[in-house]
Amino acid sequence: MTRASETLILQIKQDIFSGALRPGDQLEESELAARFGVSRTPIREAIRSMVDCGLLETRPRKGAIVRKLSAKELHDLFQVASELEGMACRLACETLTQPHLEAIKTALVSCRDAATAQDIPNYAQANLAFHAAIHATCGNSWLIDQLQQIEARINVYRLMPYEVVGRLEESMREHTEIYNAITERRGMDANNLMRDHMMLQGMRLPQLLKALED
Amino acid sequence: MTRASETLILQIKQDIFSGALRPGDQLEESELAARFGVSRTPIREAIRSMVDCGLLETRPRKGAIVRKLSAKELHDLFQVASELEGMACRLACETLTQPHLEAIKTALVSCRDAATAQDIPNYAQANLAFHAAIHATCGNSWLIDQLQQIEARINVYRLMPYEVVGRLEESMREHTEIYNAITERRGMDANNLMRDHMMLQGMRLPQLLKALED
DNA sequence: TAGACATCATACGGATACATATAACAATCA
DNA sequence: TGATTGTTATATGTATCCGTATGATGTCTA
Repeated sequence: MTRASETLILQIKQDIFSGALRPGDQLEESELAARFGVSRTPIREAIRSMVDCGLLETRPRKGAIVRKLSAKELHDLFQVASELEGMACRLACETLTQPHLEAIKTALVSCRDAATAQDIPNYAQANLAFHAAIHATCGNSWLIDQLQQIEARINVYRLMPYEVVGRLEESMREHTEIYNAITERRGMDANNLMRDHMMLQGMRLPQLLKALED
Repeated sequence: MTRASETLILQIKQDIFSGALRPGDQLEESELAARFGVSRTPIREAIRSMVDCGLLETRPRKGAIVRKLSAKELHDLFQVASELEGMACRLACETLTQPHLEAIKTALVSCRDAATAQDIPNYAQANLAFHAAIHATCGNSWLIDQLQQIEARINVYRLMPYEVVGRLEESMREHTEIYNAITERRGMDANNLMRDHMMLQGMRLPQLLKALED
């Protein structure tokens, strides 16, 4: 038998990523306990865990709320994400194998298909897959963990960042350049291209924040 | 009134960093509860939190142990730490102010004093202060958080990494180079110098691991 | 004597019970 | 009428209790 709190974490994260729970929303332990049919104990374990992940925050005697990032904090987060994504590309150039390359190319093709179809939700998903394929190649499991954690925190705010006109094609071109750099094992080029690519996304964050205030 | 688990986390971390608890050691909830004069509930909160930080690990029904990193995992950790430390230096070059510079210089002087005195414990402490002074300068609070978390995890294994003959002076020279690069705001140089400096430390890890097996 | 199975002790995961701080609301006084 | 203080409701923080899985010990059999 597995721990109940593990399941609860997934459920609550789902609520956050889907937008059912939004930054600033309160989480009541008793209510969650009733909803999921468990006692408060595993609920508290789950909340504690998500606090440590940075997804929630608590004030003593005031309970947990979905963490709300300021523009500055979101910028800082993106900056670190950009650095680590770039690092993953650089390392990937060293540990690249044929199967890895195939996986990255497959993801890139999915991106292209979604881009030509102007299918934003599919592009977002293919985009994640493209990045994930590179992560899987880099060979540093701690780096992969970090990237996943950061991704989870950014995902809260990643509601349609591609809606900016033309950004989709631009993003696609950058992906292709990154892919080429990795294929040719130009580590530092891949590093810098990916970092710039990510920071461009990060620059859209004021719009993201504004979108949350509706 | 503050949460009891917060205090407990600090206490237990202290035990880990001081070496009283070593990688692989078991933590018994009842025993800890008795020792700290609280019930198992806050103990469990503290353990859960430290699991999420990566300091402990748990197996269902088997309790928590101090996490033991493999050579590969420790290498991966150092690699990410090196990247982020380098990043902090690069950013510090952009946000540098006079007070920051003074603080870094003060820490550097402490390092030099300890180095000339061949005082290893003091050098270790001054070394941490040097890095911390740079962190404080970089302006990215999320990056600072990450570096502190990683430092905590590395600290478990950082028992006398300077005992290698000559490494102390070598480390000192590298610090000086980094300091000069920051002073002259050569961001990329500072970045790369710090990254190499950190990775050199990381290369000692096989010795560290061996030192733990006594 | 060695191995396998059964019994039992122990400690974790979860449920429930209790204490207390916070905040909202109301009542009284200036 | 407004502000301050007292009361109360509610939810968090902690303690305790229970079920059960795990691993150890002991016995029985081949």
